[in-house]
Parts: sequence; C-alpha cells; structure tokens
Amino acid sequence: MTTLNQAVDRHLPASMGMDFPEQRKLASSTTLELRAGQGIYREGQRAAAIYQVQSGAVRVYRLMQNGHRHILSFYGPNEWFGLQDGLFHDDFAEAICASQLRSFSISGLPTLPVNLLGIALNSLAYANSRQLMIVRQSALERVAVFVKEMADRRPGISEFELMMSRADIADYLGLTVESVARSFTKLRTSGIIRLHGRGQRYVRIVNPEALAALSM
Amino acid sequence: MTTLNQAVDRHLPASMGMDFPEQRKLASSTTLELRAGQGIYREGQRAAAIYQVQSGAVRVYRLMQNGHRHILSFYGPNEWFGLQDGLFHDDFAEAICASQLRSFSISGLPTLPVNLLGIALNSLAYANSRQLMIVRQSALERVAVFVKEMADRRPGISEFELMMSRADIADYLGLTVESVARSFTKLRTSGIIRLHGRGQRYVRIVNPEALAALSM
DNA sequence: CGCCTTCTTGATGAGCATCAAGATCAGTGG
DNA sequence: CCACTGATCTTGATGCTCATCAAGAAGGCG
Repeated sequence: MTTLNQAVDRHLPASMGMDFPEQRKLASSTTLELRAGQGIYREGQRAAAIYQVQSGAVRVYRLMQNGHRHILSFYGPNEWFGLQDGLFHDDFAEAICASQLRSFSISGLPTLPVNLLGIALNSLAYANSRQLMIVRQSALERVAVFVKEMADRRPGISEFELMMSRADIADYLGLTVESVARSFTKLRTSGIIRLHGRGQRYVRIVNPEALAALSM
Repeated sequence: MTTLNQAVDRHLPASMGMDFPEQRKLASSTTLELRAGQGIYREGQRAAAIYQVQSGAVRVYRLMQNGHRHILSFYGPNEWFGLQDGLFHDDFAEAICASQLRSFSISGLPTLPVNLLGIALNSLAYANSRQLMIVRQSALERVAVFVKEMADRRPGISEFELMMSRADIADYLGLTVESVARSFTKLRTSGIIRLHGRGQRYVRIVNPEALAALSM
C-alpha cells in the first residue's frame, strides 16, 4: 500500500482525499447520507458490511499498480454492493452524487434480509459479461452498451441524466475520455441519441433499435 | 439459441460437436472421466451440479453473438467450477486434456462439502482482477501474466507443460493467436522463458524476476 | 511421403491512445 | 453585470499497438 495513497491522491479531489469514514461497529442496519464524491469504503479497510443503495448512485473501482483507475461497476437504487472475498476490501466505493445508503453489518448474518449467495452469483455473472464486452467490442459499441444499460434502469423513461462524468465512463469502459466523447458524438450525429444540459449529461434515446443493434 | 449452434460448430471439432452428455440426475457425488476436448456442460443446459477437477484441466467459456469465443477461466486440480446464477448455464465447460472430475449435485446441498459462497466470492474477485488486466495491459504483459499464473500453480517446478493451445490462450487473454505467438517469442528472445517440445508448449522460466515485473 | 494441425513470422492497415487546443458552463468576485 | 477561473467536454492531428491477411516452418499421423 505504499504506492496506493499516491494513486488515490491522483483520483480524489484534495478536499476529499481522506474522506473515508473509519468503519466502525455498525448496528445490524444503518442508514447513511452521503455527499457527492464521498467515500464509503476503501481498499485495505476491513469488510464488515454490505450496502444497498436507497437513492443516488455509487461507483466501485480498483486501482492498478500503475495508478490507473478501473471502475468495476456503478450501482443505483435497490442494488447491493460491498460483498467481499476475504477480510479486507480490495476496492473503493464512493457516492457519485448525493446518495442514501443502507448498510447491513455482516456479523448480523442470520438476520440479514438478503441472499448473499444470490448477490455474489449475480455479481459474478455481471463481471463475466463485462469481460466479454470490454475485450471484444469497439469503443462505439461499448458506449452504446453503457447508454443502454443506463436507460434500462429507468424503464419507460426515454430521457435521463447521467450521474457520472465522461472520465468515470471512460474508466468503466476501458477507454479514454476522448474516445468516449467521440463515441457520444457519433451516436448523436447518427441520430441515435440526443444530448443536452450541463456537460451534455442529459441523454434522450431517439432510435432505440439502432442503439440495441450496436450494443449487441 | 439459433445462432449458437453455428458458433459452436466453429469451435468444436466436428467429431465432438455434440459431445455434451445430457445432464441427468446425479448421485450427490460422482466421478467423471473425460477425454481431451470432451464437453462437461453447455450453454442452456440446466445447472444441476458443481464440479471439482481431480486431474487434468478444464476451460470455461462463453460465446458472443458474433461467434467469438471468450475463455473466462482455466481450472486445474482441486479447483471448483460450474456454479451458476439462475437455473441454466450461460457458458460452456470442456476438458482441455484427459481429465478426472468430481461432480456434486446441487440438490444435495446440505451435505455439500464446500462453502458455495466462498467459491462464488473467490470467482468474483478473480473475474474482477481479469477485467483490470484485460483492459489496460499490453499484449506482452497479458501473456506474462498468463505464464506466471500457470507457473504459480506448480510451486517449486520451474518447467511445465501448457495444456492449452495458443488459440485457447488468445481467447483467454483477448488477443489473437498471432499476438500470443509474438509475445511468447519476445519473452523467449529476451531470455525470460525458454520454450520447447511439441508445439512449443513446454515452458521453462529462466528469469522469474523479469517475468514478475512484466506481469505486475 | 504427403496431409493436417499448430505455431511462427512478415507486411499492412484500422482503431484507439496520446498530445494539444478550443468550447462550454458554473461558480466567484470586482 | 461582466470578467476571471477551473472543470468538463469536444475536436483535431499524429503515432503506436495489435488485428488482419498471407505464407512459411515444425511436428504428428495416416
């Protein structure tokens, strides 16, 4: 963990760099209120709880030896995260925007209202799918997959706001910010989506069929 | 599953194309003897058991819509595989070489001699690590990781045989056969490994430090 | 020996990273 | 109200890495 903190400093705004609350003994269920960018847990910390998003959004990532950040997953309302192999976290979790979480102490296991194995297997299937996508899809296809993934979380709503920056998306898809921007532009100019609002973060899906075809 | 069989035919020798035994009701523990290339389960089949390798080696892969094969993992002696989210397999498992497996019926759950959650979390951590590697490591680094991974399974033995073909390795690392061959050559000419034997599948690690440095 | 499979090597090109600069916008303070 | 600042996003130019295409080399097996 010698190089870790340097890498962390590169990714966290200075004002938030050490903004990970010490994991303390939790009651079997606790509600957490988080500001944008606030840390939930970090690498090396003892894994003592699992979390469910109530509102807002969370990113979970790992840092590579070279300091590169790779986002493993984004989590939205009702989704679970934080379940860990071994005693200590090997990844980081942060709120992307103002969020509410519910945390469940693992030691309260018998009373947990969830099927841990189910969560784990679900995460595993998802991680495997992402492997396929990242390895063999083009930049444009990956961005299409991402947009579709975000859209599918809001069934029936054709326009929505992306909570995450282009940099987050890039680190999630294994691309650079520039490639992500170019792919968004390509989706826009080919009439598949429309973009507007602060930082072009509002997406309207104009041609869902074409989007689905790309993200296959 | 319309395009699936075409894709399968592309990857399985014709003589083995349909060589997946129907999954039948298993006693709580059964030993399986498999020839090289023989299927263990396939996509769409009901997931009814988990498996432990006794001897030999297994590859587990998924097929993409475009027919591309991506190998999610290789399994060696004592390792577990086949645990599945949902009722049906979404991947394929095959013996790479003559192998012995032990299969455990899932319905015999209370008597299972293993911690399913542990296996699932372990697989999840592994899948996540592979995501990082595949996204941001160069071809040479990925092959170095692979060689080190294989070597680490045989502690204390500096020379070993790779059970899998270059094509398997390519589909595992997200590269082409040619790129894998070139990377092996580079490792050889830079004095990190030595290769010989049938199909250059015998590997001797000459410079473990350099290998480790590459596969970081 | 000839055929097939697997592995290697070479030449070329496509796609994305990288480097650089401009555009847009929110926030800040005169 | 407007200029200034910093963050985020976009666009352009260039080069590197790896995929692709093509062909040769090295076994294994009839």
